[in-house]
Amino acid sequence: MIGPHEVDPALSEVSAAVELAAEALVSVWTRAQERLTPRVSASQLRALMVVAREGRINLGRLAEQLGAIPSSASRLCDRLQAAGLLAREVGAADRREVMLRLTKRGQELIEELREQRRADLGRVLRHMTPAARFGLLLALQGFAAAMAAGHVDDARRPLV
Amino acid sequence: MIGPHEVDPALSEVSAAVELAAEALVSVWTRAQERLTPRVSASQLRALMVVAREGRINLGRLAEQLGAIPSSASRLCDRLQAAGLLAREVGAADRREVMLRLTKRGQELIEELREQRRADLGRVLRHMTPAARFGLLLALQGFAAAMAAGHVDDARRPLV
DNA sequence: TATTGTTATACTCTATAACTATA
DNA sequence: TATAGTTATAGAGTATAACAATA
Repeated sequence: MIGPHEVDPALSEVSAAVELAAEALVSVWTRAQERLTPRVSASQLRALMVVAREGRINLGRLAEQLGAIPSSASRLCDRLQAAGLLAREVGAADRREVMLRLTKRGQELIEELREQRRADLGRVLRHMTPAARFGLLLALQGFAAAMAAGHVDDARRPLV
Repeated sequence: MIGPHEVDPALSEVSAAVELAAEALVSVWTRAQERLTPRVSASQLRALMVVAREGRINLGRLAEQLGAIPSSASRLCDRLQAAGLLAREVGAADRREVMLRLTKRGQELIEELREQRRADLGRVLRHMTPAARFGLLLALQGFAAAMAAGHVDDARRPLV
């Protein structure tokens, strides 16, 4: 690993090149949401994804993970609930809390999103050789692992 | 290349795995905008990115590339212009057209975004070996090339 | 008194529809 | 008449501030 006081010219150059090359993947990954039924906004979908990942979560933690404030998250939940995608329940341990969970339709929407993404990716990946596809997968998994390693570092020495 | 009537079990499996592994990269790539000064919304930034890529573009084509309608794009341009990031000019050939271009501040903001992204990526990439970093770069460039190849196919046989 | 959410208000984003200017 | 944009209106997303319920 490279310390903060060492210079690595290759790193900054590779970062710049990765930034440019990643745009194609990002565009495919993010555009799947545009063809969902029912149509949900990007904000609503992000909220659903957080709840899907957490399983059960209270409103404050949802807001935190969205980088929003509780009042905004509350409004968002109003509409997701009205759309039948999210359910609010009173907290069992602390009655001040509102526990959120996906409804069946909410779960189905998330699954539809994943299938759309996989189909979109597949339409690109089929133009690559099996070896190149597998190389991409390994590289992305390596990136995810590196990010996890970085987060451990964050706890000891904040990187920002 | 694999035709539409052949079965490739590995492709769908790899697509699913790539979808999962790509999330880490996408999250790093998309979060850079949150720390820009001045703060611009995601919509505004997308519009600026389109204008930055095109150099000069009229309002109708901007709307088209944003997947929005002209009135929405016009409102967006109102605010970008008020923020000093975008300039409107009357079309030279056709006086009905409004040609858009970035101001100096607009260009600086786009550059700031790219630098943020590269810094964010660098903080993850430094936890990978130089060989792994380079492998990621090649894999992403391969994906971008495959997407370009797919778009040529699109012209002959739409994939949706 | 502190914490968890919600509601009141205001500004941004977006679409539909009606409008102006130019071709 | 058709095309390029803008403006009027309305609903969604978000933040600040004030509020209610629970701990």
